[in-house]
Amino acid sequence: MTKEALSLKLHMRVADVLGMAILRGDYPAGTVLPPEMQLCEELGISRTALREALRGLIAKGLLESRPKRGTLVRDEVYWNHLDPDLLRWRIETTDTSTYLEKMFALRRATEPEAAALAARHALPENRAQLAADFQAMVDAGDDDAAWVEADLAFHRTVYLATRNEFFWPIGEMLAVSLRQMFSIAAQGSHRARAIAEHADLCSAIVEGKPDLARAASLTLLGNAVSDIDRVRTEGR
Amino acid sequence: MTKEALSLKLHMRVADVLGMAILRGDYPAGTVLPPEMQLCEELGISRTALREALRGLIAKGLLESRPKRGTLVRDEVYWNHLDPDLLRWRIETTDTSTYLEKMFALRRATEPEAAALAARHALPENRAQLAADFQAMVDAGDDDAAWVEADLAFHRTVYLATRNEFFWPIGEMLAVSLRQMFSIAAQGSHRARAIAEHADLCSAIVEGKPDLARAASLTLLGNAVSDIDRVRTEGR
DNA sequence: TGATTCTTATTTGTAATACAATATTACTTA
DNA sequence: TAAGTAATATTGTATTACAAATAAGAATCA
Repeated sequence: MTKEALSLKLHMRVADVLGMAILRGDYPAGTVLPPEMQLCEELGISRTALREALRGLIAKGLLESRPKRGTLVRDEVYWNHLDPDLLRWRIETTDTSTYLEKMFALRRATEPEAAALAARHALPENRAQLAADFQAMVDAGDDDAAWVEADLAFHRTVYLATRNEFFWPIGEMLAVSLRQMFSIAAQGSHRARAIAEHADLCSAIVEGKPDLARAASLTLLGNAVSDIDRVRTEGR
Repeated sequence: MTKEALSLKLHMRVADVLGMAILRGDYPAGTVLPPEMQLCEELGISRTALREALRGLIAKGLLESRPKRGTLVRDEVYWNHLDPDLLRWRIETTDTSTYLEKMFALRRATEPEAAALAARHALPENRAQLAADFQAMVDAGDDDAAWVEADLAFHRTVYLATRNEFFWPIGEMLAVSLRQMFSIAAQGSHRARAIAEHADLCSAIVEGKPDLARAASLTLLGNAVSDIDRVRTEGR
């Protein structure tokens, strides 16, 4: 068991190793993992640590275990693909270009509707937060890192402002995913246009105009598509 | 620790108890749970079982733990609200009428786009499955249970057929949620219309016509809204 | 006094061992 | 052959002991 990472606790490092192995395809769906005792030896850890790691993977839908039968990998259909850990394991094992496209398809489906819902149901504090996030984008100036963080915060706030908790995991997942994307390709292009678009979306939500918000979100995403393509061609 | 349920394994029953307690609001965000030893006594279980239950809840984003500091409840924003277990705990603790509306808002956002994606990317086996699911709806006749199951399978297949795994957890969650809904209010009304609408959606996807599929999904959902309202007024 | 460092105590984290429960497999028997 | 039964491997639970981390308080120093 190499210490490799900053995930302090042992069982979490073990979960990382096993999770990545599964995501990588080392154990296809239906496969049974090696018996606990054997895995303990291979990894050089106690059964306690291993089992706690397995419980985490089971909770995320990756595994399923029964006495005598063993611990087997469930069909991918049951995995919680929006889980931040899953996403992380995926990023570190599989090819990124394919999943960015899929991620964006989900975003395109949900974000305009989320914007409309936010315009309708957002609390005053949500609207204030959104305005603050937007202001941070403006204030970022030429600081790329600051701009990206503000951008991520802005879109995350949109999902939160729906006050519909079923939208939240999607927003969180997109935040993680987009951060990864931005770290690949440096930003800075079309920033003026981006600010104008975000301004439209922000005011539509703050002023409680659902249809305007949906439309603003759509145009914003429409333009972001080209950025995605740029990432896919340039970066990696 | 009462045996109460059919979840065979102890640590899973414990997870149910704690999960429901958290969902119910017994431990608001930021609260620290009682120390492990104390919880063990209260529940009458070993520390092993308790900790394995906690690892599961941590994996779902509900909890966070550190030495000395204790195990505390995270902000709801980080919970995996699409997780089947979370949904189940929620159904058994909180009021259903509120979340059905939210669930439907998510469905309205994602399903038309999922239908369009399915029409584009579905594998032959996906299309065959969808046709089979539709046929099962037709064959159900007056058998309410069979019809509901076929209906659930149909919509689940739509999400799978997108071949975009980020859509899958949503489809799974909706399946669980809709099953709960149907168990509240008996069905049977407008079945002829429902079959016609599903036929349109099915053929659009099978024949690979994205725009038609999206439109068919939208009309289908538009009519389903009234069913929801019916459920909310009649049932309970 | 105020800030800093050290000590202490509490809580989670990991290990090791033993046994129980369960389901597969193989065997036995009618 | 079929049904039932026993052997066996694997996960599930309990117990104990100790390690590690950190928050809080005590002691120290400027």
